[in-house]
Amino acid sequence: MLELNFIREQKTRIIEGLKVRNFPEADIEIINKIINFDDRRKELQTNLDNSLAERNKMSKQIGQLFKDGKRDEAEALREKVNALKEEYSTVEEELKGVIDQLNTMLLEVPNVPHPSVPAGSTEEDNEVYKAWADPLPELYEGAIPHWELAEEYGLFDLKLGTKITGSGFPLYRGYGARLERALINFFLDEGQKAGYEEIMPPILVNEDTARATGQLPDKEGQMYYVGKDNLYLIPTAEVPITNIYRDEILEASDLPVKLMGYTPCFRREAGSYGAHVRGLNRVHQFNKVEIVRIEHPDHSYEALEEMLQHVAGLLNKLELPFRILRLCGGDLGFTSALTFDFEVYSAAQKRWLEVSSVSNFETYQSNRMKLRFKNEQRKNQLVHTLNGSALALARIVAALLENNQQPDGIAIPKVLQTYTGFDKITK
RNA sequence: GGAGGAGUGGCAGAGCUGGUUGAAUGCACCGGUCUUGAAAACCGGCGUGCGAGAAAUCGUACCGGGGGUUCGAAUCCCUCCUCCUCCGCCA
Repeated sequence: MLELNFIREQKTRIIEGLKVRNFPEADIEIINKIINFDDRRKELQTNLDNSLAERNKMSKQIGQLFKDGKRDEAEALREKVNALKEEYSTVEEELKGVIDQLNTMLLEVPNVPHPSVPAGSTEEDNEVYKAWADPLPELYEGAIPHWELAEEYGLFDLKLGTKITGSGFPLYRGYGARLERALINFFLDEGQKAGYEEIMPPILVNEDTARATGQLPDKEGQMYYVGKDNLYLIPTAEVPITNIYRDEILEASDLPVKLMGYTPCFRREAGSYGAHVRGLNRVHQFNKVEIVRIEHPDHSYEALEEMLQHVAGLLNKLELPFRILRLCGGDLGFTSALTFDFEVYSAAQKRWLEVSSVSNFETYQSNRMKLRFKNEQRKNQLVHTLNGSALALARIVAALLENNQQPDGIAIPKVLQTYTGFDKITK
């Protein structure tokens, strides 16, 4: 969430930002409301602190008076404190209420978009930032989409997944399972080379963790929830990995922190069926390697660029045609300041598939999770957090299968062959 | 799952028969003296949030979380969580 001081000082900038996001005009009033509540909060806090100071002073006197045997004076003072207490307890209660409401409102305000974020409301308005897909690949006559390839070569089975769990839970087998495992290892090895420390985190998280990275309350319905234990299945490794540093104060010399992790990811993706969600295009469980960075605020945008390079490098090595989009205000995630999406071209479906999302959250997450560092003045300052998929597997597999299909089999990109142990998928 | 013990500052560890204890002491860390340099020794500093203030600073809250008793709680009571030991079960 945004910092109160930031809201107070940069009110117009925030309102401009909300407009870029197409935040409903009527709801922008929340900013003024927040400031008013904050004024009241400060007033009450001062008030309460003064009363408490007085109480503490008198209580000390009472102790001394009892020691000195001046019982009557002590009793008299005690009466006075009791009277004071009634007075400040109402202040205390109001303050609690004001803080509660303030926090609720703060959770409703999304991050302020970076100045480079274009206005716009839908995917159509996203800006193509870079493209490595010219010309777009054309397949031979008779090429088929990945879900048909899967059936033909026995790579994954959605029907079995449905039998075992439900729709959207693919079961990979044979070549398909081995390809999946090869990709995970490839992505982790590349991350390792780029200086990311590998993490294998829990894939269920508690409420505090889900709130800190912004999944709660915003995306509550997006996560699978284990009610009996009050835990959530992670929608991305970003959640447990970033939370490693919740409530921490780092030294400037600890920065940057570069972490990555492979985990399965779970998303409920309620609604929507049809051609666009066939096969692996959209599933409830998929594998992903995520990279996470914790950066000095001065360097976070350099880091973002570096992450883009890293992801682009992976796709180039896999020889997949792709493009990078700069998301417009309307498509930008709630907690993000700037997001680039990577899309690979799926030649058989003749459409782009999103395979990675790389974002800078600036201080939005770090403020929620109280993640700070000691700056040059030895003051505690919020860090910037960033993360990106490097990469999400299901759709990469879809594109690989489709784009590399040949009449007699499916070719495996050169870099992957040492990982798969085979260079071609055949019947 | 059953029985018992414990959760205090970056770490270790006092306090826990309620009252200058935000918290002794040691280590770590930072600054200084000494030294050619380092170590040792000595001196000083060293938590976080909130509020007030231009600032120095002051006030306030925090001793696992929440609630209660009290003029006053790290210290007493309730509740939840976590960890440790023993038994049981188990990949």
